[in-house]
Amino acid sequence: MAAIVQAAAYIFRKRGYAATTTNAIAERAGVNIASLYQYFPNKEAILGALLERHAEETRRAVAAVMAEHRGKDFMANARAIAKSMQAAHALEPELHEVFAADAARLGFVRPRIDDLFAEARARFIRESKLRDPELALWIVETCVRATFHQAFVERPKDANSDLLVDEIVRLVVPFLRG
Amino acid sequence: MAAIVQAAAYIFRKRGYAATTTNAIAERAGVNIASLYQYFPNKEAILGALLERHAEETRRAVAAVMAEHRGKDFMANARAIAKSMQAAHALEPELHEVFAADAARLGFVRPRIDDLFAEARARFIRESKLRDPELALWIVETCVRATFHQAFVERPKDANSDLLVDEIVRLVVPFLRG
Amino acid sequence: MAAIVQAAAYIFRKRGYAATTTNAIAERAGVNIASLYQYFPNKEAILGALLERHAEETRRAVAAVMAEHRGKDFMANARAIAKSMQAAHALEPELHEVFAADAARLGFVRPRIDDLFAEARARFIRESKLRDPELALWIVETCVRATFHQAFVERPKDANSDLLVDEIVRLVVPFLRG
Amino acid sequence: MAAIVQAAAYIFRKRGYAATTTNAIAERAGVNIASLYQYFPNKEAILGALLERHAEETRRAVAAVMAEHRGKDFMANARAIAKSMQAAHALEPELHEVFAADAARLGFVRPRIDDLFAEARARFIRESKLRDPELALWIVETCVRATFHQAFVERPKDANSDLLVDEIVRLVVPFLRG
DNA sequence: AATGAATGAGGATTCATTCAT
DNA sequence: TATGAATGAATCCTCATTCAT
Repeated sequence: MAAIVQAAAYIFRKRGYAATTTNAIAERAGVNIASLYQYFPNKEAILGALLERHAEETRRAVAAVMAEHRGKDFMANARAIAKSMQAAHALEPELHEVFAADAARLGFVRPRIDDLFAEARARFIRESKLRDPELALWIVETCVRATFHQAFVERPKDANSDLLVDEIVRLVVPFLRG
Repeated sequence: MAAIVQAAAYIFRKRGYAATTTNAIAERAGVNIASLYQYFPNKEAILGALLERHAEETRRAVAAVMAEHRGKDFMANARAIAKSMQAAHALEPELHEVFAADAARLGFVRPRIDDLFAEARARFIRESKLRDPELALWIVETCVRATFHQAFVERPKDANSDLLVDEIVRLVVPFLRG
Repeated sequence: MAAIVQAAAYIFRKRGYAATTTNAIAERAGVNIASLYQYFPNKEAILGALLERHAEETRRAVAAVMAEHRGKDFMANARAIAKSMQAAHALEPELHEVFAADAARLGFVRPRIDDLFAEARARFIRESKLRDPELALWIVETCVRATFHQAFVERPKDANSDLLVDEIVRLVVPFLRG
Repeated sequence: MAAIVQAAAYIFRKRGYAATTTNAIAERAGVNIASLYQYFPNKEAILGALLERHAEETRRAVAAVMAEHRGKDFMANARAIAKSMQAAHALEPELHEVFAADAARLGFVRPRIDDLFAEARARFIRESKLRDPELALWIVETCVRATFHQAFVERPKDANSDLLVDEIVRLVVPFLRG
């Protein structure tokens, strides 16, 4: 039931996974607790479903942005990728905290969004003249993710701006070029 | 009691704040549960003390590195700062996850390590020619923190390396120069 | 619905009355839980029907054996009765455990199979020279029932044998003769 | 805590194992439910402890009777054994029903009281001229146990009488002699 | 100061049973 | 008549916290 997952998202976000009671989820979803257990075998499964839903939304958002903004030259693509990351993190950013800590502990693996860019990564690693291209790429990915994530949490005003995208590109492109 | 805080650090790290029982902390610390409650009014206070301890350690580590590496020119200082961040995150990196999610929810504020650099920040904002120097600085701080933090979690081999410091400097300095 | 009673017999036997869920019965019977409740007002009633079915089967089995084996002299009849008891306990012996404990607690009375022999009992009590003929008879009935019941549970090999019947007769007849 | 086991004995007897709630046990024992769980890891363990206690009591009762009544000749010993079985079943006879059904399902094994008589059994099987001495012995044991057990449940008046002991001996001894 | 034993409040989960269709 | 989806009341068990000594 989507209502249950929706309710769970809200309460996980507010109280954290462990402090969230299944009764609270059911109540907010407007269903009986026993009904909740008809759809989900346990609390963990609700988190799983939420994770899945979020991953799907994220994939969709990223794909949409890429489709619209993908360009011919390198710089155009860099901006497109940055924009897509921005879009990805715009979705329920507080949920990431739940995901990061508790989901990891429960053994859920973060679905790799950037698999979309697997080919580009491989080519970069092959062709780059940097000392350790793989490390450089990891740094870039980490920084982009963290920047957008934190921006949505700490600076909602800037988070959706084009300026932020520009700055990220300005940070990252020269670094990758070497 | 330092033993209690030490035990708490271990279990918080492994199980997360909410899933950690005060009895488990007491047992690992080798003290009676009632004794624990003589030193700490409740579970939250233990997290508070741990936070405090960690902040203190971090401050010390940063100060030590800065004292040793502070240089004359800008680049020397940039490296020193990066190295100090590396040192800061070397300390119990998994604890950051606890801190980030649960401590925030409980209203603990992240102690500003970078207050050490307040003056440098102010000067930069005053003198920089960038479009939005404050945003640029925020991006840099976010990226540096995230990079070292994630490195200690995901790439322990690289995390302590000079190469990582070099790369971070190479990422950030041109960006701030504009 | 016979299917429901059949399913109940299976699960009661395996899990015990209290640990059996009505949903499990319905599922095994291949009917919807709501349908089950159209035929039986509650779980207890299912046990009642099962009890009834079992009693009926037992009566039939006993009557059949008696019809076939009833003899002229006392010893022949004694063997016939023993054989009929053997036949009675051959039917789903594990169910007796359910019946013994839970059915009794729920107020179901064990249907008196031996009512078939009421007349014989009465005559014995009247004519016997024993000190307490009624007690002797009770002992005999208890022993015969227990022996066959336990035999089917603990010694399936012997349970259906003629040797067991012979031995029971050898145990009981001299005792009743005094 | 003996009080908990005592309370459990009472309620198991009255309601059966599955229908007994740990809260009810705790309440009757006059302790908090959490205290109960400090002494027993779960409901099953309470049954285990009760089983253990009962076995111990039974062993003591049997040993006492045997010590007092053991005689020189065969008949004297037969009576002593019968009396000891009577004593054994005098202890909380209703508990046997709980033990028989639920304890078995939970995997508890009935402690063999008659191990006390292992030597006598072995000798009998060796020396007896019967067709199947082991079966005969099993029948006798089954009958004696069942008779005393049922007597305490159905005929409390007779259960403790010497007459019952006499009758059992009269039933069993000729049978074993052949 | 230290401890073993409490305890109240809750939390995940299950189940017999009912309702709307 | 049959069914899928509800639901209220329990049930086992846990935990932060306190008391008596």
